Amino acid sequence: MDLSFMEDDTLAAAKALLGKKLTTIVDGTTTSGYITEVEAYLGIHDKAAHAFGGRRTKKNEMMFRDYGTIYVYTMHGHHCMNFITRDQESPEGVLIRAIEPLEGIDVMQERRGRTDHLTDGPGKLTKSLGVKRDLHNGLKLNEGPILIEAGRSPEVILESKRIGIANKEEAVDYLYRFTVKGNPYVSKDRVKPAQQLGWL
DNA sequence: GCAGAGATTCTCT
DNA sequence: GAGAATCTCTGCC
Repeated sequence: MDLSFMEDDTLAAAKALLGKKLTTIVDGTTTSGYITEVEAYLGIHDKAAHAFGGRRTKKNEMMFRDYGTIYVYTMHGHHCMNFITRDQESPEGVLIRAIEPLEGIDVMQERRGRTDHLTDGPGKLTKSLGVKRDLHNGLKLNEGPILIEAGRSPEVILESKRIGIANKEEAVDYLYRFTVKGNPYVSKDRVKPAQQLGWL
């Protein structure tokens, strides 16, 4: 599919990614799901982003690539997958935090070693989909084993604070986390959502 | 060369 | 709700 929707505005791209069908082909096996939860990271001006202030390291090097690049990093022994947006001057991207499983659920269960909670968290979905840093970091979407295509459309998109960045000062309040309202395949909040009551 | 942190997950209380 | 597991990279000695 055309990825140009990721070229200009990272927040818009994050919302547009909700509902997209995400497919990986690893070890000859296809696994896929619909994206239900994402977070946007706005690079240089976002204290919670790896590239805040233009910080460029071996780890976040892939954020300085063009839109459509896949950025996989490791932390606490888990992998997290991001889709890079914009251009090499703007190290921004979207963290894929959860998907609704579609194809290859039996393989996901095998990879995860359990039958529930396969893809409702960033480290969980990469494990279920077989995404690994040494295999997939720096690849481009739709040019390799990781693909996105048109999927479903969210009825309502919820905005909330991002997860796991409690010490990032003013950035903790940015509503850069987007979820499909009502979908059970989203990560469990440890922090109360900013708009929990549902008012606009 | 080593301490410490990090966009996490799981288990136990 | 707290704490451990677990891995890579940065920063500082």
